[in-house]
Parts: sequence; C-alpha cells; structure tokens
Amino acid sequence: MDDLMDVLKALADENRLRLLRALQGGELCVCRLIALLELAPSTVSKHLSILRAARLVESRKEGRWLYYRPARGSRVSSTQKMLAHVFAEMDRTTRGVEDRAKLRQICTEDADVLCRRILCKR
Amino acid sequence: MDDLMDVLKALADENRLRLLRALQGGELCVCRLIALLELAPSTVSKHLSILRAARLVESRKEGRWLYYRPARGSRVSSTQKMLAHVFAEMDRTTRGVEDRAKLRQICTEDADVLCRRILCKR
DNA sequence: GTGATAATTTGCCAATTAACGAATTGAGGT
DNA sequence: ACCTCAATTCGTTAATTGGCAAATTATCAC
Repeated sequence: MDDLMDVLKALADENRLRLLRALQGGELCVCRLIALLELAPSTVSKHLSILRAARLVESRKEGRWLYYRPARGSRVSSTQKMLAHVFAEMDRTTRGVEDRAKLRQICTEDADVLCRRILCKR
Repeated sequence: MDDLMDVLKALADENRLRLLRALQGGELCVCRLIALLELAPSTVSKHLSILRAARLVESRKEGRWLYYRPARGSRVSSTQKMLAHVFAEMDRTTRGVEDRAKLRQICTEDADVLCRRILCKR
C-alpha cells in the first residue's frame, strides 16, 4: 500500500511524467534529462530519486555518467496501460510536442558538449 | 493535460482513494463518507470536491442529502483498470479491510441517526 | 417566517513538497 | 596525488496541501 502510494504520488507531478515519458524511448544520462527539463541539476536528481523509490525507473552507471531507464518488469500491467494513456495524452499538449522535439535535438548533441552547456548555468 | 494532472493529483491521496473505493459499491451520502473516514466534514467535503473537479465522481441531491457516486462513463478505460488494481491492492491492507467492515456497518445504520452521531463531534 | 440540519465555503495553521545554490561524493584523466 | 566533472545530498525558501473550526448556504419541518 505504501508502495502503491509512492507510485501514485510519483506520478502526480508533471515534471516527473516528462522524465518518465522521455525514458520510454530508451535510457538517457542525467545531463540530457536536465537539458530537457531545464531545471537545476539537483531538482532533476531529486525527481529521479522519487521515481526510483517508486520503482518506476532504474539506473546504470557507466564511467562518470549515470543512465536512467524505465524499471524492467516495471510495475503491474494496469499501471503500464495507464502510463501509456498518460503519455498519449501528453502527446497532444504543446509541452508534450515541444519535449519530443527538444529531446530529439538533445540526443543529437555530444554528451560532453551538452554537459558543459549545462555546467555554465550553474 | 491539466485534466490529466487533476486526475493524477486527485489519486495521490490515500483518503481520496478510500472515498473512491467506498463508492464502488454504489452511491453514498456525504454523512456516511464522513463516518467512514472519521475526518471533519469540511475535510471530507474538500476531498470530494477535488474528486469531482477531476471528474472522478458525480453527485445527486435529494432533499437535504447529497449522494456521491463514481462518475458515469467515468474516465478512460486505462484509468479504470488502474483504479481496479489500486482497489485490489487496498483490499490487502489492514486499513482496506477495516474500511470494508466499517462501511458495511455504516450502511446498516439509519442516515438520520448517523448524521446526529457525526453532529455530536462538531 | 423561524429553527434545525446536511453540506459547503472560508480562514487559518501545520506539514509537505518543489525549487534552488552550495557542499559533497565518486569516477576518470593527467 | 591532484584536478575535473557528473551527479547527489544538504540546507533553505516559497508554494502547495491536508486538516480543523467557524461561518455560510440550502433544504426541510413546524
């Protein structure tokens, strides 16, 4: 039950949904997620830790980079179905379309260059 | 999208889930819901208004009583499926079992008597 | 009308949460 | 060893939220 509430509370935030949706296309390192949301690294990190606590995402460390992905065997199928619906709904919003475009662009950029760009904002 | 967030935020509170689940058995007047949650009438009313704003419940007025029920044609089927899962999960919790028993008992009581009992607490 | 009462609205307080910047951790590269 | 840098943790602040009591609204009974 607490597990359940963790999931529902994790889903009740637009920025966390944006993160989850971005990861549907495959794993991404934190710096790309930061670039997508345009929020402080610490803020994005906190959101990711909340998603992880709810077991909605997992991470894999590779060198200095940390890659997040949707949790394998991720959650009950009813939750998956609802998420699919949520993402479909997001596709129809301005923000959702923008995110998709921005993510495509972000993924073409070199990770090092991207990280340096984010670093400048700090 | 805002609609979507309203729904997700509405579901991210245990007491609101308890209300929604209680209504699965059929419409109930507010006083019975107050008796179930054992929270202040104003608090329960607020929760119900949040559920209504998210279009998860509807209400019907009959005399002095107001009956709430799950919204007809209620939401997308993926949401329904997830809710079914959530309720199943709740069945396995102590609180969930208690609620079920308490609700059964509350429904045997006369509405007038029940309301008076609640009134005493105010 | 007046009184009683079911429910909501309003106003307030305590707890939670999202955001940030600064400090910390941990993995290279030199 | 030392520096750099990706990411997290910590500490603080502002905004949101859940709760209650008191005031208000709306309906019924007299």
